[in-house]
Amino acid sequence: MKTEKISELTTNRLSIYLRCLNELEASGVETVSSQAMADQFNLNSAQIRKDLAYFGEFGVRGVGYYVEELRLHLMKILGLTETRRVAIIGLGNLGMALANYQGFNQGDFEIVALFDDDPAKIGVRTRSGMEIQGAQNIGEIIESEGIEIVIIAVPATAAERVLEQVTEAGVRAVLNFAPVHLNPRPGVKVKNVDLTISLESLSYFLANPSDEALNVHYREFLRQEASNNGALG
Amino acid sequence: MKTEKISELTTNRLSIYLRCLNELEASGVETVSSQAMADQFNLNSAQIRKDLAYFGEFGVRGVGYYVEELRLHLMKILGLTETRRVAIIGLGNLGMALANYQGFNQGDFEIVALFDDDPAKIGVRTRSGMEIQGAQNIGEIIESEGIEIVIIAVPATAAERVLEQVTEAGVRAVLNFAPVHLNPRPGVKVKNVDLTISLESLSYFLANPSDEALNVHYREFLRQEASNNGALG
DNA sequence: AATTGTGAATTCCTTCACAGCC
DNA sequence: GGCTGTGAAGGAATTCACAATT
Repeated sequence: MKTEKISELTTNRLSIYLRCLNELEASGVETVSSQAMADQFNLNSAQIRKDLAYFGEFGVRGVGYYVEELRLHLMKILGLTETRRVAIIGLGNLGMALANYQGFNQGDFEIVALFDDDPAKIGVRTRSGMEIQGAQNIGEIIESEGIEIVIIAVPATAAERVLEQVTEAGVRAVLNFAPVHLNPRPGVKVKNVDLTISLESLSYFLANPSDEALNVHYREFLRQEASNNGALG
Repeated sequence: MKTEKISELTTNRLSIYLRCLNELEASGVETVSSQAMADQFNLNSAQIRKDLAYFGEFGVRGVGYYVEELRLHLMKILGLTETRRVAIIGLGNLGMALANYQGFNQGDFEIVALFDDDPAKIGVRTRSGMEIQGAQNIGEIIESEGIEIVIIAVPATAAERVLEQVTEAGVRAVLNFAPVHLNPRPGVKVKNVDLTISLESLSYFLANPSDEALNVHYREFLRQEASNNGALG
């Protein structure tokens, strides 16, 4: 167990390990070695061991890791022991889709509020019956609903203002879909999902077939996950 | 101009530079130095210069870069001189949203076909009037429509099979929203958008406030973009 | 015998700093 | 004088390889 600063590349991989362990547990596997996991899921065994070792000594030499136990450790480390309450701001196509997205609404994240400043949208309900509220109440509802994560799905020009507003209300974690860089205050984490960059990256690949950027494994994947925070947009 | 292999971190940054240049051009700026761009958009000037230098000598010493000219160079490098034709497979909430998403339908990427294997969805039209087609025709329509990029928005369990199918039809670039790792054949590029990892990363941050993972700049952001390819899921 | 946890080696990426050019 | 392009330095992440442990 170290005290070093832990890279976001490492914590992103924890999510992947958790997903692997969920699969293994569903298959009835009780223990797994880092090598077996690496083989099955295209990972590097030393990296798995090193990543886990930042947080404790979870393995047993000669045996491997107990699947159920490690799974619970990872849930704990990732803060997934209680459901996180989420709000979506901006109910255009993307925001609406996210509001209905099953991946969110079953499990560790629960969408509990929807906001938009378009009067035509206020009062509209999603398929699941949740009502879109006006933007003027964001602050108080975030506090009263105990919202910890905000998803920004507004146009690029409005994103910075929305970040300001939710930061003011005490939100410290933001998932930003607007294709723009946001400068969060210290202590606030913004994670970006930038579809433009993803698509242009594919376009680059098509335009430059000689760059055999194929079969990239976790490295490349997680780098992008990690950089979806950072900076500009 | 080098012949080195170019990292995906570099090409992802090209997208960001392009976005900056679009803004600068819209503001009427005609030339810009790497330092000025770095200051304005939270970048590192040496990195901008180095990234650009992989592709040519676009700058003028003592002056900087001509905004319009560099913009065109980047469009060319990123393969954005012609509209890329895109299909979406899987018209659940997410797929439907992407089908209606304005960011795609104006500009460099055009959605030209929608597929789903749910009989209840076949024949349904999006807001813009595009009709969802059955999955059995994917191969021939991909070829006849000249589709170069496929967006996978099916459940995790179906994603690998869909990848196989579109690869067979000649598609070499895939944007995968299913939370699962896909193993593309050599020469095929898969870019992942994994909302689970993004959200769990925010949850980790909330659970571990001491890790001041704040104010990460391009490094972190682009790593995640880069890693959205790689491996498992 | 098998597998972890980890220092050392390696590879990859970023930043510095300056020669070269406009 | 100002700025690019780039070699060299520095820093970070990954992988190797093995001592420690069950």
